Amino acid sequence: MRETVTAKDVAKLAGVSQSSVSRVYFEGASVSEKTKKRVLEAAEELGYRPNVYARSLITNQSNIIGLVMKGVQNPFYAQVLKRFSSIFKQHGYSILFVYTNNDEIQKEDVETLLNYNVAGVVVTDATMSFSVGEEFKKNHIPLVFFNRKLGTGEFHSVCCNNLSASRWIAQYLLSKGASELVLITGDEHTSTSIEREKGFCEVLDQQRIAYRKYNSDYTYEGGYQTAMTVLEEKQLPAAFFVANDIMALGVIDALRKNDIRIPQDTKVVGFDNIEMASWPAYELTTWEQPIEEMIEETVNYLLAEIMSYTGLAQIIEVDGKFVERKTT
Amino acid sequence: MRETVTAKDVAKLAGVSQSSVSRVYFEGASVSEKTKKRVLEAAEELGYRPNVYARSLITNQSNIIGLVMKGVQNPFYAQVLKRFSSIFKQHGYSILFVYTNNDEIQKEDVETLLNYNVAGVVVTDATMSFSVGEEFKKNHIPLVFFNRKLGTGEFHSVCCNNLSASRWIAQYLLSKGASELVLITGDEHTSTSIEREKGFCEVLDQQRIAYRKYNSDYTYEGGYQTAMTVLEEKQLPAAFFVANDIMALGVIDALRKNDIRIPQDTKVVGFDNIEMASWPAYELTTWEQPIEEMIEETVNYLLAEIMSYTGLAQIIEVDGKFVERKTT
DNA sequence: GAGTTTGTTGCATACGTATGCAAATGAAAG
DNA sequence: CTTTCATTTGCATACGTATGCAACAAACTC
Repeated sequence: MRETVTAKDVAKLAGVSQSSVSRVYFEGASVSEKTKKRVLEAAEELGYRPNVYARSLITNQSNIIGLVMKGVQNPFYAQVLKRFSSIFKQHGYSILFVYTNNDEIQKEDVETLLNYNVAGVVVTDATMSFSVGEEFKKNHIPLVFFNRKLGTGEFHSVCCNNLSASRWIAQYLLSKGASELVLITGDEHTSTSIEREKGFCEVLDQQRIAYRKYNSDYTYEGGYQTAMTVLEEKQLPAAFFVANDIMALGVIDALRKNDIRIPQDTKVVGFDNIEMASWPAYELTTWEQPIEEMIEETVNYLLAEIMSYTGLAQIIEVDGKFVERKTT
Repeated sequence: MRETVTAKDVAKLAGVSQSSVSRVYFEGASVSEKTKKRVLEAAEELGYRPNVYARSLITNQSNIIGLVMKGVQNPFYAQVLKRFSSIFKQHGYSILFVYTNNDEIQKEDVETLLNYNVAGVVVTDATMSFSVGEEFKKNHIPLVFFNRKLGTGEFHSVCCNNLSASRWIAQYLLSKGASELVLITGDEHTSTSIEREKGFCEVLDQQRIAYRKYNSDYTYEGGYQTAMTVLEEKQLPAAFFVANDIMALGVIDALRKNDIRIPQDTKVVGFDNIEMASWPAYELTTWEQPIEEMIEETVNYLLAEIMSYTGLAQIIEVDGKFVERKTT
């Protein structure tokens, strides 16, 4: 029942060889305009579509980009997913979506990516063991860590400049006269959380300013609970620096629950500038990650590496900018 | 450089034929325990992985599920994406993520799905022309419209029972003494919006209760703007029924911006019960879509159809339940 | 017009796996 | 030990495409 039209069928109808049909659909092959036209007409008539599997089998390539993601729930990554899908589609690539519920990408998921011989991989919001990264290198599959880092420069990475951003935020809060500060970090294994903490603390330590640090998990609930814990202890800090926006929203809600006024009684700064940060209910001051720019960098690198693999890795850091709203 | 270990290599090392190797990896083929063990050992040693493309070429099947989605930004669909990915992975399927920015799934996207000969398709948050649906039928590819309907029963569909839910909500608001009502709908072409409107209006018409209807677009900004428009007109309604939660949050923020107290001055009811509906900042009364149940239904149907195709379509409606919070 | 170059075409083969068929093996029965 | 039957194995081929090679045609060059 499943009618399957092959290049041979098209060839017969067009009165050419199967090779010629193949060449019509193969970028850069040499075919005359005349046969090309005849082939396309015949193909149209029969409803021919080249078989992806036969093609990939012989070329040992695919038009699939693997996208590894954990926190789809975080609006930041939802937007990332949307943009990547959109752009890669424009370039003729399809998206193999790999959801990983562990921080570290699992063997099973890696196998999937290798099985489909993906043209490239974007890992956002997850990490992987060093050896797994090497596996991709061995197979000449370009890989980008988006908004994450792994190791120290062995793998390509596109990030916001978390260090300078968090330093800036520290300075900003100090300039606002905030003396006692609270820092709420995200998943402690992620490079983003580590760096945002580092930059922030560096400045405070240098100026001998007191601060308390609480470890959370980059989720709304985490932010909410952590803020509650903070409030259970004696004194209300002058300001909170929260390692991402979604947690910051949780923090705000927890503070409000306790009738603490923002920004009068305390201040809150987030990180990411997700859409919700600008909602009237929150009006969160935050650091904007330049998503478009980061995605463009990522796509350009991948496409170049797919064209001709070098394996050269680089850590690219894009600045982003501070967005002041009503929580400070 | 790209070392490619084939079944032949494994066969040689294990001292068996390539066929035997193939049979070890093929579900339900007959191999003795002895050779199976030897093959697996050899495979392990060489790092063998069956070639997906060769396999699909010959079997004319794939282990890919196409997931078509538009509104990734809506937390409801983010959760749907996460759950589907997770469950299908458990069943050995990978996800081809197809993002469509048009309401109607484009030809290009359909081609992608057909090219990869997906085992099944889930369409959420998008619609497709009738003829495209037929195309999938022709190719015996099972298809489910998730939270959407197309036509009148020609295609399988898993939804919340929008009609009875919105009727229930209308009754509820009336019982709360709300006399003048406002209905804010979503994308007017979507079955969900149409049905939620229908059920709601039916009840009101029957009881000759006045209401105004505003058309919006299922986004936060849409809800916000629409509410602003409503407020520009003379009188504040006693309650809003908003066709989904994310819009309802926009409505709430717009009302608050105008210093309107909820639920004292007016009430708001949403639909979906996304996580944010329970956030302290909103505490939105809403109708809970039984996501888990809907997903389970969808997956079961697809797996069954993949096993043995019948093409039988059914419209499955799951009830869900009312969740009363503080906006009513 | 013979020779040279450029561009196009078909033939034949290869990619790595699944599978029908026949051969071979092993177990069970007599 | 022979016969029967069930199970396992290898051989050979097919899936639909890309591509090296040789053949061919056309267009120039001298």
